[in-house]
Amino acid sequence: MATIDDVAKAAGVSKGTVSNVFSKKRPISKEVTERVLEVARRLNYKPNYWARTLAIKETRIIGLNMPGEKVKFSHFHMSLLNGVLKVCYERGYRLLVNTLSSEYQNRVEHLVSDPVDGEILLDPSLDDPRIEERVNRGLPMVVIGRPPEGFDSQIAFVDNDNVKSAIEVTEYLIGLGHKRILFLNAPEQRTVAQDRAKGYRMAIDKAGLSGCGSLILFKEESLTSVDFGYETAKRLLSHETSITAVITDTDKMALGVYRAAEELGYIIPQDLSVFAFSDDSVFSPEFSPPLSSVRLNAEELGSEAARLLLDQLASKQQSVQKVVIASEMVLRGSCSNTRLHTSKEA
Amino acid sequence: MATIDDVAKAAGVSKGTVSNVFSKKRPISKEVTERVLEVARRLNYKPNYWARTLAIKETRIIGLNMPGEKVKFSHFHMSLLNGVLKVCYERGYRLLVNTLSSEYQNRVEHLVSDPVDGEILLDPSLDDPRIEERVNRGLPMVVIGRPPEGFDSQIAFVDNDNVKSAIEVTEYLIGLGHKRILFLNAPEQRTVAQDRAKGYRMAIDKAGLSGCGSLILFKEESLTSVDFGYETAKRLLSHETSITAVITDTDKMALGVYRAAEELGYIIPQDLSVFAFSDDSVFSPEFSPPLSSVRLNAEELGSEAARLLLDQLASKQQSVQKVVIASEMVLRGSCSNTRLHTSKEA
DNA sequence: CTGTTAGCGCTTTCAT
DNA sequence: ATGAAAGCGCTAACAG
Repeated sequence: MATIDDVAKAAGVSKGTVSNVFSKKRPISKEVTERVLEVARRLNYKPNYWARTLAIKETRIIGLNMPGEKVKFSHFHMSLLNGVLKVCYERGYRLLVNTLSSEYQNRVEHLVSDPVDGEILLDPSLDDPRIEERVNRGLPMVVIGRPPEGFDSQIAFVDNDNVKSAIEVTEYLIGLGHKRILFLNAPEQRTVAQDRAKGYRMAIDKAGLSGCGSLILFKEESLTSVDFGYETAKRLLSHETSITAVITDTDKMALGVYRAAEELGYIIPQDLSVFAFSDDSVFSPEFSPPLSSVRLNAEELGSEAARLLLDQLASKQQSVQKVVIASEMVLRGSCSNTRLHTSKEA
Repeated sequence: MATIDDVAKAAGVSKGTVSNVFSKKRPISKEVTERVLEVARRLNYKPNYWARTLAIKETRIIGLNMPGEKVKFSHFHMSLLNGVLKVCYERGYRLLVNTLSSEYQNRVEHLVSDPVDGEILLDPSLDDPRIEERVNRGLPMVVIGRPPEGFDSQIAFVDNDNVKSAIEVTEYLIGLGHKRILFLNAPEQRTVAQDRAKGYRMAIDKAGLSGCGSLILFKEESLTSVDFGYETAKRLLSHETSITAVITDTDKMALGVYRAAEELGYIIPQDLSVFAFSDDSVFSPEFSPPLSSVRLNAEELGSEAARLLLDQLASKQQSVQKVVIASEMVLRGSCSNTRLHTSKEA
């Protein structure tokens, strides 16, 4: 591939001039511009991205980072990604999906700085090593979800109001007459799990149902969501017949619950009501009845995060803005009033 | 951020030594290694990605390129992306989602070489400018879908057997007694549209149904898939009562057909059978009855493409391998035998 | 408006 | 096993 020197020589100008023909950072006479462009075309020359990056210290690439071993996008992530890409597209940035196995991240021979101007971090957890690391490096960053305490006032993030949302869902079920509601939550370390647990407990307490016991189980990383939903539901529902409703973190988990319910001979929603956070809908053909869930507006989460990050990069100063994206319950028919419950003995 | 010089100075060694401590390209004594690493840690040093790239001419980043203005991932793309990412993860590559608006791609001041070692191209069309451009540049590349004639023997690609798949779907509907089958196809320029049209016509001809007329309409870029499905179905079905089945390119298109059918008072599948390529399922909650479709195994398309590309990069030679990914029909209940059709006059 | 020169931070010979 | 120095291809500051 031709270099700037080749072009400069062939066009009979200096490389500085060629550089400026392409960057337009300072005016070049029309004739010279044309001559250079002509030569460049003939030589099939394009400025080398890496060399330029090294010189100007800007990549115009932002990163999207998911924690740990996770390399699997759900429908939620996809919508989010679309939101991020839309903004990148408008502002001339590219998106680097940053999923390197820990082997490639930690071994000395692979250790390098990230090739991005800034990053969007997904799925923050209490005590998230990624955040501190980036704060130390001073890398511009926006978190999607609530950062752990202590950081939440230091860095920008965009999130749903998960506490409120959990209150609403729980109160909805309580309003339907449910007294013992199982909550299959996200992994305990994730801040979103904390927030939803908090909202759930608030609603339970407010309704004076704490006597019945609040019943939260956190997903373990070792199980898939479907398996966790299935196994937990099967185990608990066969013992605790007082449980008439279950809230799940994702629709995949709910799918597991559906399966368990079917095997136990429970009809949804007559015998068991199910409500999910994260309106994923990938498994939808398998859901009968359709699953009621919370729409998190993932695309907006993504586009707002990207906007925040690119604004930060443009203004060259860290912002600590916090953006809350509205979420709403979508009722689809997987929940019913307890008065309608068929007797399990019948 | 500390540079290699800072570390070298602080550790009392040359930068070449520091470089080799990190790259492990030649042996460094244990004591020096440790001293350097210690200093590096203290200074929070990490090799600069772009400086290294400039020197070794390798980014360990591959690109994913979608044509034109498209910046919207469907569920199909998401699965595909997961396949690509899985392989990237295993082999220590990162993925750059390459969606720059044409403004940022073509204007002189933004014209630069791509910051990737190779690229995966999505949705090839007849006469696709992207392909020729990359062939000229000698950029390693794998296409997902069939490249236009002339290139299909020059570059590696992975694809479903869309001709065969279209034959199967059409024959399935013919077997159910349908004689006049509408095919709402992808945009005409896309090679996948050509292949499916071919298969459809072959099945129609073979069944001696050409007299009834093969009925293919190609999506126009200006309309969304849903709108195209809705408007076309509404227009054609209200005139041509002989049409008893429609094949659509995507489930979004099928959704439009469902809506049109509902407005026209047609019951699916009694009055109208619908079959879709591309088992997207995003809209599934809205499909009643569940949509029969072809599962394309997008994840496998993605992982195979990535594997092909990374093998090419590893062996430093272009390959022209062609990989066919199996696809299968998934029957869900949106099609029925014509004998069951209710009379529209009834 | 254009040329010259000194970096950007790393890798890689070539010595020793 | 380590050091010294010459690039990699581009930008930017300084001249003119």
